Amino acid sequence: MLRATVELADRGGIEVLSMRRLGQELGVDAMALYRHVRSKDDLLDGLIETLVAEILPSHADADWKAALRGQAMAARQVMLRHPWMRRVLEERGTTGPAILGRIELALATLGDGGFSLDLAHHALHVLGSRIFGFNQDLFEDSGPEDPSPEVAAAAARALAGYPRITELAQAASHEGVLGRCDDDVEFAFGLDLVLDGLERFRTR
Amino acid sequence: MLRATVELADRGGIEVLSMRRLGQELGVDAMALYRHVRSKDDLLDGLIETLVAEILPSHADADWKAALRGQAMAARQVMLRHPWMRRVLEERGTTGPAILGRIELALATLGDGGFSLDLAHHALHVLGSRIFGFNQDLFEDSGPEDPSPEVAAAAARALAGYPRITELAQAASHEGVLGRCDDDVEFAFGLDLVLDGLERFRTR
DNA sequence: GATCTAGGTCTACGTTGTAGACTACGCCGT
DNA sequence: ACGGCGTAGTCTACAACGTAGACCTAGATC
Repeated sequence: MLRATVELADRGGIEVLSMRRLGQELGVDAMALYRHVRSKDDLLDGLIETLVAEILPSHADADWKAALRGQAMAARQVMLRHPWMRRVLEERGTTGPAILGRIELALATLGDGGFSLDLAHHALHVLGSRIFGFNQDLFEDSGPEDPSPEVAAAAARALAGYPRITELAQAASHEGVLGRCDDDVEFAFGLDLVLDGLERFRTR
Repeated sequence: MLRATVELADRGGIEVLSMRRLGQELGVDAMALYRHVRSKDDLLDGLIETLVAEILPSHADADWKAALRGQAMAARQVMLRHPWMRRVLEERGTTGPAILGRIELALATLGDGGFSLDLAHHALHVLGSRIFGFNQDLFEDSGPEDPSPEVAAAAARALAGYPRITELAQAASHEGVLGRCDDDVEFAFGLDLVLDGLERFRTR
């Protein structure tokens, strides 16, 4: 059932995930689902648990920086596979055991890496913000194909009066032809910025 | 009407903001609202516009770092006043003129500060992630009063098996008695981390 | 064979956004 | 003064939502 739910949400987005449709997907009445799940919120919590479990832990022998970097990248991979995950996470909060486990692990990594509890606390928040903050929404590319002329014209009209944004959009679209407007580079840039900053704090 | 909508959402959260209830608030039938608004999404877009306009621009004579810091702090103030704003922003995207204006301004600030277009692009994403990433949700304090014994017991039970989180929660609640678990310090910490990192990139 | 239970179905309630028809009031040019 | 018209509001209705509650059904257990 959780698997089918994830698959449905991946196909149609979170907004088509209703109990009725999910039941239909499983060839079953909507109310039958409530034999396995207390409520829809309960189902969403289950979703989060399974998705967080998809985040592979990084190798234990790495130092704190590599370990955290690996965790962040892995988390990002999962959120790319399931773009609706962030919204569900935000709506449902962060109190499940899977998430608490990851937080505990991150705190342990930081503690073993020589961070004070206070600094680890700050680091946790900054890294969480990095992972869950939304980046890729602005000017999402809507696929690899060239936009139709009228769409491009509408975009250009919308950006009239914003010269710097226009410039940036053009540059990005040029890169896009080459390397698909690589968001991973973007993500890693900010992540390393944060990690380097934390390291400098640590050795102070 | 926008004012009443903001006030209703501030009072009851975004989930009680329905067209019927808003109409009731204004002493008017729900459908009357559609004379002023194309749809509820349109209304939400209007909300974003007014709230973004609440973000006061920082003084123009400051250098890039102070200017961006001020903008980020001002944005945070608004999001603290209207906690439901982030969710609406995420659901509705970032294509309104108010937001585009802020982005344009930030890009101009960065450009005048000597950043390349590429670096400014990265900086924009990192700062956006900082501002919109959620931090304060984890262990939200539920007010200044001490929690009732059974709530505290439930929290302690939920955190059994997570020693580092427990330690952190206790430390945070101690600070909480003193200074209310100051989230502003948290926010500023990450913000300065990012700004300092950007500065180092710039002078490279 | 009687009973219990896990799973599924059907109906119904209250809520949501909103389309569409209808109504009442103020401003317009003639 | 008067017919027409736009503007604002009401009422009804529809499809979709989460889910409570009653009912059914087949297999396991005593």
